[in-house]
Amino acid sequence: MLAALANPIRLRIVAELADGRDYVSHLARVIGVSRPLLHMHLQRLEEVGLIVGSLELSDDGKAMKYFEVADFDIHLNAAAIVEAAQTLSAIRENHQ
Amino acid sequence: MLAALANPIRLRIVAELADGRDYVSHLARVIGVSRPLLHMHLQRLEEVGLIVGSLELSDDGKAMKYFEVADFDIHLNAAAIVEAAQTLSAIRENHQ
DNA sequence: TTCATATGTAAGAACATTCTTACACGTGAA
DNA sequence: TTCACGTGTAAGAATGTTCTTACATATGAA
Repeated sequence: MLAALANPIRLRIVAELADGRDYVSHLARVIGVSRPLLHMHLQRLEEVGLIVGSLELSDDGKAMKYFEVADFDIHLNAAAIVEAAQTLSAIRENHQ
Repeated sequence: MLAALANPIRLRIVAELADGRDYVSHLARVIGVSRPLLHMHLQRLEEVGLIVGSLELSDDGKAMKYFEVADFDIHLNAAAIVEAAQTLSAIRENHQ
């Protein structure tokens, strides 16, 4: 999740969506990046649950994918990182 | 700062130092990474102020660099990211 | 002097991420 | 049919990050 936030474009996306939901093509124009690139970034943000997308049909029948920010409030301090580090070891072990 | 934390080894380093200060070579043995690699990771963590290092002389005259975690408690939520995104634009402008 | 300890850094390989370009598909309106 | 809009994905270039290897320096003890 920290990796997902460690990118200026993805921060910008979350900031933009915090101001209200939006669909992919429009968001790409607002932020000023290509649609395929935005698609990739949205995917990374959705994977970790920071945003949520839903495919909807507009009035004129077009498929539109709307994204909105999920509710989150993470407290980042030394104790939280000790926990996170333990989780990482556990993940490593599970993958063996 | 998010980028600095978005790495398993660096999380491990902060977790290890949260348990008490340590010097580079010993920390490298404890974590199980090469010293030059650890040096790089420590540098990235220190750059963003998550850890602090101080060069000291041991009793037997050897130069030892001790690191310890800095105090930090960041609340990561949508509002915080809106702020961070604005900061990024400001940085971009300053660099022109 | 030689060994074991500590420090730092530089160069290039290996790997991961980011970004562009090009393709595919579908709808409604001109 | 053609155009303008929406969706998604795949391949390769460009860029960044991570990691190893090799070097240089310094101290105390054998």
